[in-house]
Amino acid sequence: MAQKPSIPKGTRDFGPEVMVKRNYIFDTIKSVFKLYGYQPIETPTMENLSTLLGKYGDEGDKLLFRVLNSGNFLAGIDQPEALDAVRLSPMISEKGLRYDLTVPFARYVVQYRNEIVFPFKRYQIQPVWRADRPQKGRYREFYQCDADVIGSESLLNEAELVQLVDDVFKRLNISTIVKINNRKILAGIAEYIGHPDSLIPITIAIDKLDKTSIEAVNAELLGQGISQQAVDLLQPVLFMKGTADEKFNLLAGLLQNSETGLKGISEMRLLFDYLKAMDIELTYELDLTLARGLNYYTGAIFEVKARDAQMGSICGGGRYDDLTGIFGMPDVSGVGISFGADRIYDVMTELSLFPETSSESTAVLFTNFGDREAKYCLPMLKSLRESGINAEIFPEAAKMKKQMKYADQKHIPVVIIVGEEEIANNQLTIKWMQKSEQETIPKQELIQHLSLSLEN
RNA sequence: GUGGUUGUAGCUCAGUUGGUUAGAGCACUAGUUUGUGGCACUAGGGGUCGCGGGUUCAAAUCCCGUCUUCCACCCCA
Repeated sequence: MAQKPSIPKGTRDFGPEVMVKRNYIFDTIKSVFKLYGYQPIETPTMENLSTLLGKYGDEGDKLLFRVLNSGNFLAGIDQPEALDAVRLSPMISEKGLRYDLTVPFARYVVQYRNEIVFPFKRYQIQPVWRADRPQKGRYREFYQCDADVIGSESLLNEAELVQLVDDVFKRLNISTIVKINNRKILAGIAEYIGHPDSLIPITIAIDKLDKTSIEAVNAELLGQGISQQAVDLLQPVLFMKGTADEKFNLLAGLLQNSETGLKGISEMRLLFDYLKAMDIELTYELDLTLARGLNYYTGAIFEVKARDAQMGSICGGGRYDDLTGIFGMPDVSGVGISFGADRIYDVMTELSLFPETSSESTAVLFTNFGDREAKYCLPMLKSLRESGINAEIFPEAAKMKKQMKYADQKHIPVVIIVGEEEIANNQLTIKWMQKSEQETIPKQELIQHLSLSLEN
């Protein structure tokens, strides 16, 4: 064979069986989004780099896929070989693949601000790209399923998103835990320990607490220039025990001099009150070690993990107060959640949670013994399809064995066999593949015969 | 970006201290069976051993580079 074709690192092809399962996830999420009043939008695969750069932190900028300019992209550049990659890149590339769906959404909102009715609830299900090294649960191309409310500061939105998460994972039958925290509380803690400017390094360090030891986290903090005294102050906060209310009370005492921190506490108290009233079924908890990497979050932050599978977060989100401000539209607050469809797929595969039956496969196959027989079948094929039964006819007058094998491998449960004899008697033979039984019936009885049996 | 790991038929993998013509199972095609799938038997097709270079009389096997796979770190869905 010649050179084997291949696909880029970290990307995947999806065959029919996988797509049926993936669609089950997408359809479930989409139906819940609609149920909560979110409306669909799509944005382009490519954005201008000016839209994307600087929104995800330094690390995020490194992970952006950049698109080379079209045409002679070196035109007008003197001695390009003398420039390093950092200098050259902006000269030859002005577009990039989208890194998430939130930033393009913020851009969209600013651009169409006069046409949008606020608060705007939108959902968006599209692939995103990150030039990461692939590993377990990590791909370079993956789908995010986002729901965001923009133009409303109410904590009711946060509460509703948690309820939505509850709804989605209940339908997918995944047992999850939702961790909730608030960037304002984290900011308050940073103030409390005397390092208000080190919020990001502090949160990144303590976010690792569930993966590594407290010693390692403390070592990282000291390495980031946090004083020993501050690290000592941080310890009781990290290991705060009790119910959410008890934690809030303790925090309120510690953060009494931080206006931001107190604001965060009161936000969280209200959110937890709402959640109580909503009768959420899944487990949710205040987790002060939850940080989340994206820099644009300013209030509540969420992360969802599957309880029975070893996998990073399968869903995450939070509130961002000024994402549109970067694009020239200040003071518009939004909050959103993003489901990682590919990780959800991996979790469901690991736990065997996919339902066995699917509405996306063929239920009935007509065999084909020649033109005359095929023409006899075509009206029946049409009426089956009109009744909503997935049906197909084998397109060639191939050997019986081949057609049966086709049905077998496609897991088609019913095969209709029509030959000279059936045509002469205005009949058809219906074969049930699983039971390996067959019967010959008048052809006009096909549909009722099928619907009776398919129900059982 | 750092460290490790993997690559042989469509798929899963054997292949000895370098040594004839690189194998197996599954899958595929045809037949045993001209109107019956799964099971069995028979026969057949299919490989520049990831790619490039080096060592050697001789390389799937040893060395270097590169791409890819998977895993960990960084970071994240």
